[in-house]
Amino acid sequence: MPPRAALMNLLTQLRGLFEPVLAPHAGDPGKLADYLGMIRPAANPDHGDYQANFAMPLAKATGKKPPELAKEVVAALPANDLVESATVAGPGFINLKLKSDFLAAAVRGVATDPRLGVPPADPPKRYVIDYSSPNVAKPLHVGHLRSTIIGDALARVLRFQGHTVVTDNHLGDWGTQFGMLIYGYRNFLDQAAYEADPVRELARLYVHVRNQFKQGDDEDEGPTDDPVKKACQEETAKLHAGDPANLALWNQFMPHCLAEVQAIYDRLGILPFDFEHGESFYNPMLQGVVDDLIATGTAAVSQGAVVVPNAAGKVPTTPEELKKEEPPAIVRKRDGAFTYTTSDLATVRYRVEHFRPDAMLYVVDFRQALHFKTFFAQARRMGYDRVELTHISFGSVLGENRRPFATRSGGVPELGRLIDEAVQLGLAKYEESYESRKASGHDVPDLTDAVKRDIAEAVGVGAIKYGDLSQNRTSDYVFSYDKMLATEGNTATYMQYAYARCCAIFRKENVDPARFRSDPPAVVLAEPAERALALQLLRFPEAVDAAAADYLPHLVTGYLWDLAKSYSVFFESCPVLKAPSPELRDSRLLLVDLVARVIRQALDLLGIRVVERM
RNA sequence: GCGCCCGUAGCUCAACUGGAUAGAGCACCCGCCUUCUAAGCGGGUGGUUGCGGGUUCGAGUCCCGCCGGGCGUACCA
Repeated sequence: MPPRAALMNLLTQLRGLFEPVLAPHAGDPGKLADYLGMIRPAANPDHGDYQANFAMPLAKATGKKPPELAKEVVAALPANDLVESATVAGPGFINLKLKSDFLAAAVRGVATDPRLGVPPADPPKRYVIDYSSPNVAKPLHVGHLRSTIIGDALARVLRFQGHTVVTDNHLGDWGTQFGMLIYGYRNFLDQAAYEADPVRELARLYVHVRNQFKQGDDEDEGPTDDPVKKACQEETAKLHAGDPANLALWNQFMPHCLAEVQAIYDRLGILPFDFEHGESFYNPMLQGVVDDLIATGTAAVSQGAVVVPNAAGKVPTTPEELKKEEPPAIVRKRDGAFTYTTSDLATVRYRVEHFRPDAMLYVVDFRQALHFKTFFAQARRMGYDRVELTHISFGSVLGENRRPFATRSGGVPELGRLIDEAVQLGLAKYEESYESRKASGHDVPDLTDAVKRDIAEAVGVGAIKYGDLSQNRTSDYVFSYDKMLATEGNTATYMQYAYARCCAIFRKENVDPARFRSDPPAVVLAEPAERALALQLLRFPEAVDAAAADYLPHLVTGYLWDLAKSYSVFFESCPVLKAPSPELRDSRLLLVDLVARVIRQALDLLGIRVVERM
């Protein structure tokens, strides 16, 4: 058994060390937690490994001088085997350097831990995550990318922490798009093509019908003078009214539509959803939701529609109010149809009853912020006020021209094509790199075409996902193959390459890594690069915690970048197989194995594959 | 009109939510392959954090006002 301490993250341990010393100064426990929170990784490595910034505010609260208080606290720290030095600097910063022996022992402990030092969540919570949510009647496009991969990454991170996560894909399976498919099927079907490849033919029909719409018109509901669009809306209305023929077609189409979406999910490495309860699933419940809202007096009739109040609890009616106030949310339109607010309210009720979650996360782009604000407020009014409701908002994917990403012809790029392109470029990169490395006499593995294609797939798909996940999700980002497929910098390729270099060491002399996990040798941290790498390895739990706490996957990529850089430095300066002594060789092999495991695990949290050779 | 978000190096982005001298990558310049993959490593140039006030020991971060941009503003989702 590794020492218990090794399974806690470094920050937690440091805070634990300061807690008893700080408690008498801090006053109430809430403040204490704030002050402990001011212990953090050093911003500048010259200042040590960690730094504590609580002395300034604490001194202010107690009327002391910050440096003196800092010195007092340092002097009162209990004896421990963790901190090498704690020095007071500047206006009262405490710079902390950890003992190398401690780091070495901790790394050795982590080596035996399948969780790589990440403590199980305590207590574990139940999450429902709603993401991807495509219209299944048409091909996935770039607009679905972020929700899908951010949601998938969050599900992976929270599950890895030990939480229970229910993933639910709120499919758009009941909208106008199905009227379009039905209309297309009735009027433009190529029967032979449909029998041969129904998915492809349905996709063709969708595009074909879409192209019949007048220029500039969209698929939205609402009055139209476009005859084709009108016909599609009528087919949709018949479907919703329960028309047997249309319903039969819908049932016939659905498996094919789902298969098409699933093919993309498979390629992107998206975990299977626990549920795919789409609009059609909630449709029967909508009337009941509205009835209840009316019965309880929460809903009001306004301008012929049934509405619920805005987040401020008001239903603006006069022109002045309408100008200033946020609008109410419509739960039943004048024409009797329900809206996505109705559906979302039904969904909350269903999920609370069936899953009993502590939190529900909606991974949806930022433009729907107002909808979620209004809808969450209403859900709380309905008594769902003990469940965390969070809109995991994200920015737009832009083209190189900083406008919403589009194809040259102006259309919305299909996801499948984007992946194809990235994979093809990934393959070209590989060939290029292979040639240049070979020309310089490097020991590049010769690979079969099948293996190369596999590498290209991992690199290409990884590039798209990492390129996205490495951005702060709240900001827009520019979709650029050049940037995401770069071999330098904070990219998937760099991480995958670092992983492959780890594998190469073990492969070279056919070393079995099992021993480093079950019966780890002593770890020696003599070189600066070894120490820095060990510290980085031990920070993995911090990164996972931080990413989960604010639902920010880019904190995992930031960590990976630091780790992989540390490894590259180590790789350059510390021979492993030809280490100066057998002890050092063993120690370094352990480090390399652990680096490989952490990189693989961290990439897995992002849903990105590794390959053994590149 | 009102509301939300954004503005950081030539470009693309960080900055652990108020901490020390604002960091990376690309691009540009210089250097490193008879030792495990050079898709690598080291060094250098580059900043009035849109502008102006304020809050305080300390502001890219918080507050106010401008300028510029994106998005949203009841019957699409």
